[in-house]
Amino acid sequence: MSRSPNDTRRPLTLRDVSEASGVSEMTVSRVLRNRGDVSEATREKVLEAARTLGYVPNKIAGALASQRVNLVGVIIPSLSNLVFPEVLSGISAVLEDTGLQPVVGVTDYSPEKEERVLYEMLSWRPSGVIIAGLEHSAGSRAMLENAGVPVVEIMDVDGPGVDAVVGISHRRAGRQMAEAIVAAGYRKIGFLGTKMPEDHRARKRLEGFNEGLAQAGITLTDTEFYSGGSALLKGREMTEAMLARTPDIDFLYYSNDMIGAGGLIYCLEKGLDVPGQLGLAGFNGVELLAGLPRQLATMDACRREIGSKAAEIVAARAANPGPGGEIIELEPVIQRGDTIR
Amino acid sequence: MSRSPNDTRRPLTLRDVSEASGVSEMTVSRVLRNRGDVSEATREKVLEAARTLGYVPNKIAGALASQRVNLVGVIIPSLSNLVFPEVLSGISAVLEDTGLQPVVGVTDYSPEKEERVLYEMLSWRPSGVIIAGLEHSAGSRAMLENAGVPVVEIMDVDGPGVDAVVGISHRRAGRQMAEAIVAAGYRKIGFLGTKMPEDHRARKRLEGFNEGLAQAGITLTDTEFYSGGSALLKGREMTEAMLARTPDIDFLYYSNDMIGAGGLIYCLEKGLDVPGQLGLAGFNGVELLAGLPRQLATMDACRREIGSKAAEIVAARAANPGPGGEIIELEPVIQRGDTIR
DNA sequence: GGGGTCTACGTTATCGCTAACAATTGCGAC
DNA sequence: GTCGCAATTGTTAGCGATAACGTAGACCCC
Repeated sequence: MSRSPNDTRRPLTLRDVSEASGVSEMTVSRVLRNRGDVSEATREKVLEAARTLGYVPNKIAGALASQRVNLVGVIIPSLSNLVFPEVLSGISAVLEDTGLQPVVGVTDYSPEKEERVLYEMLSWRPSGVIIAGLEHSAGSRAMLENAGVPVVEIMDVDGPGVDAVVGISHRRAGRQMAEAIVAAGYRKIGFLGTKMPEDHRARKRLEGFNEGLAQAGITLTDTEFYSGGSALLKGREMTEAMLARTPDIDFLYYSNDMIGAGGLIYCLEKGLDVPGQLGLAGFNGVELLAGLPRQLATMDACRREIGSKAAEIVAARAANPGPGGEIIELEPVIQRGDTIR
Repeated sequence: MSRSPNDTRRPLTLRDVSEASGVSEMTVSRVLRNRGDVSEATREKVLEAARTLGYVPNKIAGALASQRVNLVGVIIPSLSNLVFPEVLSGISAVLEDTGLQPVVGVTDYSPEKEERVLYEMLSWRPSGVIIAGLEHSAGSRAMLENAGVPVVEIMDVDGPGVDAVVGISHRRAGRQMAEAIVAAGYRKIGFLGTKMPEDHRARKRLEGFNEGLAQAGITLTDTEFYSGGSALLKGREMTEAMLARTPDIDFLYYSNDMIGAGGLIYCLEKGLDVPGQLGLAGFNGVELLAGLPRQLATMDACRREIGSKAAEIVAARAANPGPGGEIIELEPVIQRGDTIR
């Protein structure tokens, strides 16, 4: 493992292994990649030599020579949102046994940063790119189109994609929630969300929600936005603020479960009648929140499934290039929980 | 941006840009890397050509030629733990303006997977490795020792490291919490944690906790372990179980804030007297939980700072190689919150 | 024994870029 | 004019691996 003899700290190469085992570099390469015909005897010999030297192949050289890179770029807005690690785990699980490896880039919801991250990723010539959202800067879009590798845009299907698309319709999700709320008899409805112009999915949900309400002749009674800080705390604060400002409100729709949970905790603490007097709903179906005294109504966003489907597309096309352009729309399901009557 | 003329879908190379702009490949390379003297005129010409072609440099070739890779491998046990994304964000923030880029690998707390991930990372010849924990398989340790790049082991300082180490003493953190609890007059103390033999930091905290209790002549009254599932829910269930089994218990020490929060919510719901009859404490200081009706006592694990310090070490040594072996122990602080009397 | 067919391994020529050095140019000084 | 020097641009030779093809035996057959 270590390398006591002649340790000049020169990085090990295939040649070192080849000399140590008395065969050509090519044969070593073949052994290390399990490719081509090698006799069992030399195979052993080579592996032994590689192991005692502690040789680690140089993928940079390998990738350049073979014009193949086993990396898949995954570009997401954030890691602290909880949603994205889940998508990632779906991706990893599928790629695990394909020889491909995800490499994550984070954009912080900034189109400029997305463009930089994408450029950086593409400069490693990955086998595919999985990127969150359909909205990209002109530069990013051009890069994706010209990348010459499978591109899967995930999370959202409301709009045209560059290549393949896997996600849910956030617009429809918003509409359905609105319909459920109206059907339950709530009429004075407030919306609480993030102040993030670049979170297009949240925006589309709100648009859909408004459409849904409009069909019943209802418009939002009140809205409240936040940015930054602990989501749970913000949810509590915004809820307090809205209830103070608009006491006769009877439903609060939160743009995500985390602020919804903050609101729920606040309402329970104040002894409000949930869901009788006041209904609540969030979005995402984060498993984390099982364990609250009451289950928040929410809508599963199919996060893991989005990840795995996207990874499957990339893996399939890395194996044998096809036409591409797949569009997969998943169906989120309302989980009514205990906060809609 | 796009490439209408002669679009044979052959990947673009430096040569294409060089031909398009009428200079040598070397000059193009210089322009694209902002290196060496290039006249303003040619610089413009080259950039223009690169832009219209939509050229993206091939870092694989570049890295091979220059023997330099701007990647830093970051190996962590999990992304869903919330702690690790925070560490990551500390790392990213620092690397942001060094030209280095983090690449994340996840081990799921498995030493075998850690070894595979590490091997994979090292095969890309990164400029440095940041890896969680001090406990590694023999193979992993050997690879780290022979990697020939800066290695920073993070999170934990209780034990010998391969090279640099940045973290806190979990043993000491456990002891301090025990002392605080004893000082507050609690005597019948229970521990609730994860059943993860490979989570060495949790193990060390418990050991330290026991030491701290032992100094006051106390031993744990009851313990409860879980694995898998929603942490909040598990915290609630474990708390319920322990209170049923050992009704006279007066303090619950949780191995992380998430299950602690679950326990806290349960206790509040049951109307227990917290912190009078029953004290609670967790570990980590996750900001996420601000917003609970009462603040759980906890201990900040300096996650962001660990990340940024580690990144600084790597960046510094990537810039000019030094001896290495730095050991940085950070000081976690008890946040008493509202659940210790 | 010449010719076919395997099997196991070696040779050669890239892959796309950059380090190091070489060459050219322009320009003022002498 | 030509010498010297700085500023700019070009040439050559790898980086460490792999693809594609080449070759030496072994073995078999007629």
